[in-house]
Amino acid sequence: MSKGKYYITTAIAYTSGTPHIGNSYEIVLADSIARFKRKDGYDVFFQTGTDEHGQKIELKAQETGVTPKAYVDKVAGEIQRICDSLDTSYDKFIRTTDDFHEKQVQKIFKKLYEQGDIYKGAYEGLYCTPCESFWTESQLVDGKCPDCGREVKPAKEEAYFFKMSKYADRLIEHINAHPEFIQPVSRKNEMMNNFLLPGLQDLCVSRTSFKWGIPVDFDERHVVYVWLDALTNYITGIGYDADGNSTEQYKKLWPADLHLIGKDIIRFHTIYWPIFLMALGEPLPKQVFGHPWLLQGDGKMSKSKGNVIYADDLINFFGVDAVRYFVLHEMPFENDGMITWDLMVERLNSDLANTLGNLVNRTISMSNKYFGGIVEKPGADAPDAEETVDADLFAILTDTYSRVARKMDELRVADAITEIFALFKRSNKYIDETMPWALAKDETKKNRLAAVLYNLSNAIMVGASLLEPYMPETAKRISEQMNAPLPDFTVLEKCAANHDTAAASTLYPSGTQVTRTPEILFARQDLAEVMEKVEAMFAERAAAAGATNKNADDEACGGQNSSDGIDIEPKETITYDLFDQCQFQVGEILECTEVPKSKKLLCSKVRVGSQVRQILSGIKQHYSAEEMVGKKVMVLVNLQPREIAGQISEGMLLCAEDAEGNLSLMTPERFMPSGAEIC
RNA sequence: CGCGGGGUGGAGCAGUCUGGAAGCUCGUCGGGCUCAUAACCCGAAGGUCAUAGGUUCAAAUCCUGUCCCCGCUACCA
Repeated sequence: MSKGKYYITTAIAYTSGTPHIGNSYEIVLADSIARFKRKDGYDVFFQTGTDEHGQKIELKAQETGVTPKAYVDKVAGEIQRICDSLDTSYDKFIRTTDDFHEKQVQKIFKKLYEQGDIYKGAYEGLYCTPCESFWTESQLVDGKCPDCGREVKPAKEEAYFFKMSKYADRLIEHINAHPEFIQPVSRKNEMMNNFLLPGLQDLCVSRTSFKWGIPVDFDERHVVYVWLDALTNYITGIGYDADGNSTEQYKKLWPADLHLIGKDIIRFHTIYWPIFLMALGEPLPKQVFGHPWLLQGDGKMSKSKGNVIYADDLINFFGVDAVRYFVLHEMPFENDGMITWDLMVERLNSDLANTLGNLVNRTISMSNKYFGGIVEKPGADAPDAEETVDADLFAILTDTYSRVARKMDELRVADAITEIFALFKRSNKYIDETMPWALAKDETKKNRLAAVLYNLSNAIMVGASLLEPYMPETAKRISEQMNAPLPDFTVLEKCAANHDTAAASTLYPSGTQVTRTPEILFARQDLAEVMEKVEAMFAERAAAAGATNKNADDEACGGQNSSDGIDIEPKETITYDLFDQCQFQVGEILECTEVPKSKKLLCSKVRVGSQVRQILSGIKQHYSAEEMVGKKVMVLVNLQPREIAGQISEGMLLCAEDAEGNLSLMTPERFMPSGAEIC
């Protein structure tokens, strides 16, 4: 029996480049909600896709020497591949270059124009002629074009505008009447105070300065600009028709139950989109959730540093379910979450391997060991000595469903997962409390032992069933190893609603034979090993990026024109033997502190091979002590030790120096272990 | 005075709306156990809740000032 339809969408991804894990997070979040609702008895439709028009893409395509269409085909394919690799269960992947979408956007534009909501005006802004781009005051860098650094001047361009103010009052009313419309609620005030109450400006909805967009069919020089093109995907994707011939699917699904978007585009989804819908005479979506971001914690991401974390990398290292678990669990409801390799390994080991994997493994092993793999509920006459322990397990087992469901209703996915793991933790504790290995030594306790293992198997089944929306692959593997289908949510829901512990604690079919050869669900990983592999990967990537994209970072540091070489005073020619007397090795900075009372000196503890030595360097004005730590550097090791500023320095860190005295440490261009000889 | 969010034991977070003995996960240390993936269970150490003042019998929580960090500031997807 269906609980009704549930239409959920993600924002469509902009096809200007490959998304990193922070961008991919959203689809996983949406997928977990979609899967949960589906399993919970809703008729779910889940749409995602790509946004493929705009000047940026036109330029990117030009740079790569392909047509915009070829460019977006490639990137969209890549994005869809990533969605698939994350095991997401979307029902529709829409592209804004799809025929049906383009056609409807043209119709919508025309309809809004004809009814007077769109009018022709002029867009005024600051224009950079060489870049052919408009900029706003706030986008300028030192009053110059942020792209090329040249002067900009005020200019006008003919454009169509949408009359936002016309619907503002209605929208304010709607938002006030539906406090759940904007999630989290704290965002509501932001929208009200910043935009709605001060008065909305009209929105520019067409452009003539580039071509890669949906043409306005009654005014060929214009293309539909951005939001009217992008936002409407939510209705065109399910069969909206501006002429009133919308499909049955559309009539069933619209309005959407949830738009899941990043917090940066809340304004567009809670102001412009509802107003477009009002203008079209369509109902508004029920809820818009602006989720926080998943940020990379260890240092700034930069393509030229090659340290951007992609979904692909994480999946390669840890497997898809571990990645899903991590991003869902680590993401709080309102604040930004963080991802680092350390945290990832920690969660994998602690939650997935130790708590969950080990629980399943030890339970199955004991069933095999003590009962030849047959898990059977003992008869009613069996003595249940430790009833209180059982009752405690049964209680949590029975109502975990409702706890999870409640959190999901609030869209608190991370908390929902935590509830499930509370059940697994409780189960591990149950094993220690009941001590099956002790029961096994006493023939008279055989019934009790059977009961304990049966109860555990049951807890695992309930947990695995609840886990399925978040970690579908793992749930399936547990089901296979336990050799029984996972219970439906309808059953769990009924048990929880009636507090029927008896029913909830007998869901595992008695007499089932578990697998003889339990597979490890999640293998523990060693952080040091992972980091070594990661470093090697990044080093390789940085090298590759450096070859093609050398100046990206230098420019940011205000680096000078690199084509001017520097000449220095030549020294006398030396013999090879003399050179050979110098011993250079790769050193790793373990610690670094500032030398007190010194303007220039940093004191580093450097590991060279198995030794650690202290080296002082006059580089404080160029490197901070913290950023030194972890660097691999070039060390002259057989330099005579010397006392500097009261401290011993045993060697020298080598740097390059330019005409202005800027320094750069010499670091290996690829991964090299500490102690490697430089020759 | 543009708007908003944040600063809680070594790390990551909850708690703040609706004041009333500072909590969770990880890490560290000690103990227990041996079914299991050096795992599991128990216990302990560790925080002046950014800072200064105020309200109150009582403040992480309310009010005011200050210092840091981070978004947004309108057509950028």
